[in-house]
Amino acid sequence: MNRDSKIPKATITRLSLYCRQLELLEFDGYRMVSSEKLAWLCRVNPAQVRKDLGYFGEFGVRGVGYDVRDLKRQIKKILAINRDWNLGIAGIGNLGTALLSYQNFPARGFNFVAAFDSDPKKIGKVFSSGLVIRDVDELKNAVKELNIEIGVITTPPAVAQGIVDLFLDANVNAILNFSPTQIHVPECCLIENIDFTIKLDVLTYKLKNELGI
Amino acid sequence: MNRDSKIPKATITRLSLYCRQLELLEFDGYRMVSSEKLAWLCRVNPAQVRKDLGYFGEFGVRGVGYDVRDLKRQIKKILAINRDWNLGIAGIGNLGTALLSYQNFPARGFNFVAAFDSDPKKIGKVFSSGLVIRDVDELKNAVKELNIEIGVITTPPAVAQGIVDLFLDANVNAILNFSPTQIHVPECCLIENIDFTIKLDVLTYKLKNELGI
DNA sequence: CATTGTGAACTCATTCACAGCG
DNA sequence: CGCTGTGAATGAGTTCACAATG
Repeated sequence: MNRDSKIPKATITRLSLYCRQLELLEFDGYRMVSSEKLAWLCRVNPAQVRKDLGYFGEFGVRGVGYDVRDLKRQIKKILAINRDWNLGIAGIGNLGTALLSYQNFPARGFNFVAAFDSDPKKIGKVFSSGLVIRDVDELKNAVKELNIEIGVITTPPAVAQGIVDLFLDANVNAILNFSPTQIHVPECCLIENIDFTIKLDVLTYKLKNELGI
Repeated sequence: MNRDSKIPKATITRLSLYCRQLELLEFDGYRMVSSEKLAWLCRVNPAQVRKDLGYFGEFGVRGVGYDVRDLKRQIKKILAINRDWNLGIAGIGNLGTALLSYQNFPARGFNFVAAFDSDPKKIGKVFSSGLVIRDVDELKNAVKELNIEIGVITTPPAVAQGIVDLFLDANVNAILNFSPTQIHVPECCLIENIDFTIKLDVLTYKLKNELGI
C-alpha cells in the first residue's frame, strides 16, 4: 500500500464521484460492487478505482469486491463529509440567491449560515429559510459568531478579491469562488474556482477543433 | 514549434484565463506584456504560458513580449469565441433562472435563445428578456428553428440523462451539465460538467488533510 | 540584451499485468 | 476461481535551460 505517497488531486475528485455512485447503488439495493462496475458507472478505468482507494487503505475483499455501505462510509470519512459544514456566502445576486436554495447543499451537509451583500437595498432582507442578508461589514463578527468554515463568493469580479480578503482576515481559509476572476490567496488558504465561461470556452474550442463546427 | 503534437486539455483552460487577463490588461491601457507578467497574473509558470501559446503559433517578439490586443484576438480565434454562440437551457429552477440573467454569458457572446421545462406551471412563462419557457417536447423543433448549438442542463439529476438524450437526438452535441450526476454520452458528443458539491468535497478534504481542521 | 520558442529533463498521473488472497 | 492490491511500465503535462532573435 502506498498510503504515504503523494495523492493526485484528481483522485480526490474521483472519490467524490465514487461516493455519489455508491449512494445510488445503495439506494438501488446493492450490497457489493466490483471495481469494474464502479469504474463503469464513473466512466473511469477499473485499475484507477483500485489505485485511488489504495492510497487510503484496503477496503475490498479479494475475489468478491467492495461492501457498498462500508465503502461509502469510508470515503465520506476520507473526504471529511461525514459531518456538516457551515458556509457563508457573499454577493446575493441571482446566482447567490439560487445557491441559497440549492437543495443539494443541505442534502450533503453543507449549510449556509450567513449571507452577505453590500447593497443597502438588499441588507436586512429575510429569506423563507429565515436567513437574513447582512452587511459585509459584519462579516468578521459573523464568522466568529456562527463558526463559518467555508466562504462562497458570488460577487461581481471587481469586488471578489476584496471579499476574499475579508474572509481571510476573519480566518476563513477555504473559499469556493464563482466569480470569473483570478483570486490571489496566500499558501495557507484553499481556493476552488467554479468558472462557467471557461467551461463554455472549452466547449467551443472542442466544437471547432474536434468536431469541426 | 509543436503545433502538431497533442494539446493538453489544461492548455485550453489556461488560454481562456490568459484571454481574460489580456482583456483586463487592455482595459488598463497596456500595449505589451511579457510571458512572465501574464504568468504572474494567472498564477502559472512563465514557461507554461510560452509553451501553451507555442502549440498554436509564434505570437511574441523576442526581447519584447506579446502585443496585448493581438494576442487576445489570436486566443479568441483559437477558442472560437470570436463569434456568438446560441445556447438552449433545460430545467428552469433557481439555478436555471440565475443563469438566464447571468451577465457574463451575453457579455462573452453566449446567448440563451431558448429555455425548456416540463412543469406545466412554468411553461409559457415569459422573462423580462422576452424569452419564453417552452415544453421540453418542443426541444427538437426549437433546436432546428433557433439553431441551438450548446445545451445547458440545470435539471434535477434524475431527469438529466433524459434531457441530454433529447439534445443528442436533436443533433446538439455540446453539453454544459450543471446537474450533479454522471451523464453518459457517445464519443461524438462533448460534455463539460460543473459540479458544485464535488468542489466542496475537495475543499473539505483539504481542510482536513492539508490544514488539519 | 531581454524575452521568446522549444528540445530535453523531470514530475505527476494513469494503465498494465500479475502476484496475493479470500 | 475471481477480484483486489500494487510494483512496473507507460503516458501526459510541466518546468528547466538555453539557443535563437528582434
